[in-house]
Amino acid sequence: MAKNCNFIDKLREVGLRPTKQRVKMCEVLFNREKTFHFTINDLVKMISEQMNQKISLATVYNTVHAFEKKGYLKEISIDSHKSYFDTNTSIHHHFFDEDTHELIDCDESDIDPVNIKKNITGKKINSVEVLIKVASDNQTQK
Amino acid sequence: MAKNCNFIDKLREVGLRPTKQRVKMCEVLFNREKTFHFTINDLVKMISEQMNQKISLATVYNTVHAFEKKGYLKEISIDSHKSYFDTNTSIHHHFFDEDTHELIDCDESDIDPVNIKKNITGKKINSVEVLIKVASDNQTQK
DNA sequence: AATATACATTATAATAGTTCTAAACTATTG
DNA sequence: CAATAGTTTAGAACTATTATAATGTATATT
Ligand SMILES: [Mn+2]
Ligand SMILES: [Mn+2]
Ligand SMILES: [Zn+2]
Ligand SMILES: [Zn+2]
Repeated sequence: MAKNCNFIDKLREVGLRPTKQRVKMCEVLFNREKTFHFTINDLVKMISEQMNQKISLATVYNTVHAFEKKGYLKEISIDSHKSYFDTNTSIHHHFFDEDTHELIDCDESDIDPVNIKKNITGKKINSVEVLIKVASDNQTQK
Repeated sequence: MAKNCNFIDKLREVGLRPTKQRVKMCEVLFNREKTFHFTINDLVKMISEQMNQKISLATVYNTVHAFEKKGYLKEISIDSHKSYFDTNTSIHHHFFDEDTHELIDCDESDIDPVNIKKNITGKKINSVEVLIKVASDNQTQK
């Protein structure tokens, strides 16, 4: 449980009060080997299970958005019918599995830098991200 | 008004009845020089203005989805808070202006082919699309 | 440690975007 | 000119998200 102290400090650093809901949320989100993608519903389920009690949906929304504003989380728009968040807040590319609706991060080394030859006058480029949609290869070839 | 006949034929070809709502929708969507991006609300407004009468929201939704299924329209996921559609149904890249929330198509020649070095086993790549987020360049440099 | 304050959580209500429903309407077929 | 199948419509229902306001908790002040 030494990890919790880290989260309390981390929360304090960015001016968020370390309530038990937020610390638990940090555990669920950040106390893991690899970054991951989730929906609000996923998250509510995970937190409720780990706390053995309900957490208010509004709190999850508010806190996710607070984390987003502080740069702890990033919103990913892949499917207009669903909102995905990402604990990997860097600019990065994704595979999207159209069968399972699963998002998979693309390593820097998996894709060559994208070369953009045009620019919009008066505008600067903030990010360049690639989305690769994949689906199962059931070609039933004769 | 010779164009309308084209739309009637076009609709028949794909098995949609050429009702006056659908023909009007075709005019608004396809009777123009360049392809464009729109939201359902944009479209309802445009159609209502051009018909000088209300069109049911349900009809616009239903017909947009019918067109989408038939491959006349493509849904674009840029902003999970809003659904954009595109009359350019090809696989293509976009600039997204974060100031105005405007989508701009990227010409094939504006960007070098994206080279993907990894693949997901058992999955084939269906599309590779790049999203370039831009914003005004007010660097107020001294 | 007790109190005051600011901030957070909660249940619930409100909103907005989208889809469903069933009745009225229209295009097509015979 | 029916009969039929498909379409439009208004409005209800549904879902995701945000707002509200009362209650609770963390922190600062004494
Ligand atoms: Mn958001
Ligand atoms: Mn859709
Ligand atoms: Zn990611
Ligand atoms: Zn486009």
